[in-house]
Amino acid sequence: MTEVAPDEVDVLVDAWRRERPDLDTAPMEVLSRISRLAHHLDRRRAGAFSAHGLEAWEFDVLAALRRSGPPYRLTPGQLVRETGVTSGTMTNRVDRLAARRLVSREEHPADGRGVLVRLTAEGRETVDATLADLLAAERRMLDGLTEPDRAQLVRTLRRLLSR
Amino acid sequence: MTEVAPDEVDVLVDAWRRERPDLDTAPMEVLSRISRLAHHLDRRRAGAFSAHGLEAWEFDVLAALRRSGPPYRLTPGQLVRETGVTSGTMTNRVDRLAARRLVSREEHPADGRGVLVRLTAEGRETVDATLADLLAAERRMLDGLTEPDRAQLVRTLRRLLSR
DNA sequence: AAAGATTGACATCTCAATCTTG
DNA sequence: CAAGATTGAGATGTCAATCTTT
Repeated sequence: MTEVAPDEVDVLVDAWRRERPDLDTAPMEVLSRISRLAHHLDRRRAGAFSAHGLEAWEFDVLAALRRSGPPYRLTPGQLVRETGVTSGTMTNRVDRLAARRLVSREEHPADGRGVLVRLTAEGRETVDATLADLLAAERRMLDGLTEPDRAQLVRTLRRLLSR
Repeated sequence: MTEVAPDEVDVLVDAWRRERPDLDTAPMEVLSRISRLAHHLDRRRAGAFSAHGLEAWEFDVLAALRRSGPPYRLTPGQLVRETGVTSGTMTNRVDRLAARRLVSREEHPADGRGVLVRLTAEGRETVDATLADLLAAERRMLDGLTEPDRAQLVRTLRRLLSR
């Protein structure tokens, strides 16, 4: 028999099976683990970011601008769609990032209602250095997986996400 | 060739590969999907809860009490450890749940510093009905997976979570 | 002094209302 | 009037300080 180390969700599921033996807890086995892994990831991410003086929300905005490519400019609306927060939140985030000189606001050349948010040189340097550390931290979270298992995991997660 | 539907993370990873071809984005393929699935799950959960007039944070507390078994009583400290929030947050949550008569506060019989939080009959009925709906909603999120794939996914997630 | 719970200050999010321009 | 951005109100979280009891 292969020994499998129980995790926190095994404890959770056992408790529910004891108290509610009528319910099928199979979905919990998958989705509680997804949820808890996401929280663990948030903490690891926060650790990687704090080494560069960034909060997670700051990284999210800077990263969206960085991966959009030169000239590293997006409207607040595009940033809202990239990051999944509301427009009020994004106005606030851009205010604070601009105060730190990591982004700047520019008038939209073609639309008087609009604004363009641009990554500054300092913002770009910060996000580039942070991303390298973030990926290194994430790699450490995954180093218990074999490559075939990792690839299979990606396929399964993609199927869940694309519905 | 099997066609695989691309998801939102494929778009994200492609952007990074274009802008930072020097970086190995493999960790992102797993962990960005975990993170986004967790957010999708949060929205589904909120939907299942709202049908019963509950917020997610309310369910988290009631569920911890319910699965602890009769007499459905835990200290605020135990609830903090079960739910992963801070003690200040838990004081607040218990206040609001008690105002809704879903839990009640009792003096701890053996420790004058302590308090016991008890699930009321109404709280128990609410959490029992909500849990059934939650599991049904979660089952729908997973119904694209074959049983062997689901079982393999659980094994892989458990390995990631137990380190 | 340590442990358990509470309180208050502060940060950040969402939602709805508002302002400006197309 | 629709779209884009901003503002303000309210909800909920964290953190650090405090109070009570062990």
